[in-house]
Amino acid sequence: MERQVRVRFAPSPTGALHIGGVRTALYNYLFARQHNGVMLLRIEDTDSTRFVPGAEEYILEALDWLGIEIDEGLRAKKGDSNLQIEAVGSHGPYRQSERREIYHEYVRQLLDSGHAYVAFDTPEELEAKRAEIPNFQYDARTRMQMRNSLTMPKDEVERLIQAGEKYVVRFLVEPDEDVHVHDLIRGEVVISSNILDDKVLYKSADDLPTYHLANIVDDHLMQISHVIRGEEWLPSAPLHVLLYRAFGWQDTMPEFAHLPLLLKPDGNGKLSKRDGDRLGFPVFPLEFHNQKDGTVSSGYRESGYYPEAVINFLALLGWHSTGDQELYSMDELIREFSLDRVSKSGAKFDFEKGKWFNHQYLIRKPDEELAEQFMPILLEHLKIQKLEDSKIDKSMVAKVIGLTKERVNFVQELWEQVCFFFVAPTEYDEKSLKKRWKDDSPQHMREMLGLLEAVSEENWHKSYEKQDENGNTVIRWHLDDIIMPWIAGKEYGVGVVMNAFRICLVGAARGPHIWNITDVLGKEETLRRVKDALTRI
RNA sequence: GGUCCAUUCGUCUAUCGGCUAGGACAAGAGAUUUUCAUUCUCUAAAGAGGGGUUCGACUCCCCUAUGGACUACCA
Repeated sequence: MERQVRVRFAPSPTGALHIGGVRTALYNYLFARQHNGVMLLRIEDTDSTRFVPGAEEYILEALDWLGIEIDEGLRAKKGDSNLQIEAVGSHGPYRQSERREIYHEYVRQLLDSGHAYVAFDTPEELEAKRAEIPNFQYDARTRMQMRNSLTMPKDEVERLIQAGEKYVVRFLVEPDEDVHVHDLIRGEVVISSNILDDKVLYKSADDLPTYHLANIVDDHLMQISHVIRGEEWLPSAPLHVLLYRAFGWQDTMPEFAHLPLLLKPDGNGKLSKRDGDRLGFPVFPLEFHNQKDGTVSSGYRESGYYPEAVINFLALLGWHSTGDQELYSMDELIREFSLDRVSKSGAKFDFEKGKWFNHQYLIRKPDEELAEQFMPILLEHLKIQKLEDSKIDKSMVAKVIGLTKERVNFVQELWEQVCFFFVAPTEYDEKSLKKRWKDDSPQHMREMLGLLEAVSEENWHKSYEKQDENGNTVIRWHLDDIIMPWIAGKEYGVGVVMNAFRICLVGAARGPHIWNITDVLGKEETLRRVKDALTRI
């Protein structure tokens, strides 16, 4: 019988959720959904010294924003604008700091079965030892020279514990054994137990277990079927296998899959927070204000990325299907994803491609939706408090966005593309003038003004479909029928006249098709801009 | 230093022994356009090196090199 797929994402609340962590969460989620399994979220806060307030909320909010849904454990409460955390499921509590008693019980079990022992060596003593002996390791070769329950009489150990002496619990690793770890991505990994040290399982410093112990106990108790985590855990996977065995849980031990790392875009090494600052891209999903050290980190959401784009981008960083498809919805990813198609080597983080993904999602959005998103930015630029106070019409905003969205990667970039629709030019781009404003241009504009004056309000906006010489259907504007014959008759150059006209309306040689501009501006505004330009240039 | 993992265009990757090595991002060129863009077309760009196995190797094996991770009372 196949056992139910239960995977977990288990971040530490030590700061903002790193983008690599987001990808780990995503792969877990895709795997869970594909197998109709359960996606569980557990908080691994066994390091009390590194806890950062707000990190837990941040993680849940980020996953919520990205559409990575949590079935069990801690998650963001739905339908609440202020983030509320709720715990669902019967395997709780889902914060390791709230599971102390559980760990005590299992540490006891290991101690009683002889798989672990008590050690009194202080951090200072260990540090001295490491300084003294190169490559010192607390293991089978050295443990008998240390201060622990293996080397001290039982009553002495008892006495020290009673006296309140600080101690840790260490895992007893038997030497000379090849430990096999089966990895779904890498296959069989074999490590000699000789290179493993007697890891601390329970810390004296904050009366909490270390990651290794808590992780195994929780994964077992929460019936995790697959552990999908970053490659940085691969070296300690043999230890985890040994731990499952020591508990007698080898039959229900989860499958392992160690994901390749996300690397720096340039140079070498793991992607870090600093790389983002240095190269100008976010490494976190959401902006984060770290209350502990006062730093602010930029986020994908605040930078204008769509969650779908971030998901799509991240999914393809380390995984790819057989075909050439680049754009995937979450549902498609759930259908197509498989762990055996995850690459084995680390992926350099190419944020240029991330922008491209955002562009792809942006141009597919309806103009009305983009207008809605752009409105606050527009009002801010126009220094308007409330939309009702202005003459701005939402359908007009949607229209100009439709004309320009192909040119941008982010909604906030739209302003630069559409600003002249809202604000008449007061100065004129020098380069454009030099190239496009000729001695005859004022004369041309004056004549054109006359022609345009005569066009009725109705005809101003009129256009119709027409076949061009290649048989393609093209849009022809009524204004073409007025202006083109005039240019031809006077033997002016079309480019000369139209570019001068464009400069009057836009202030530079850029923007969408000219009749789209006049259509949006309307007759009155168009004529005013031409007249203004004639007095200024 | 030790252990483990990895290695196809600049980057992300396809190829599950038959390759004229495909796609995408980025780059470059051209075409279209009354502007700027868009769009379209094209170009350049790769199997780390050396040994095997095989009729045949990017694909399998070994060695070397390079890169990465880990090596805490951090996760």
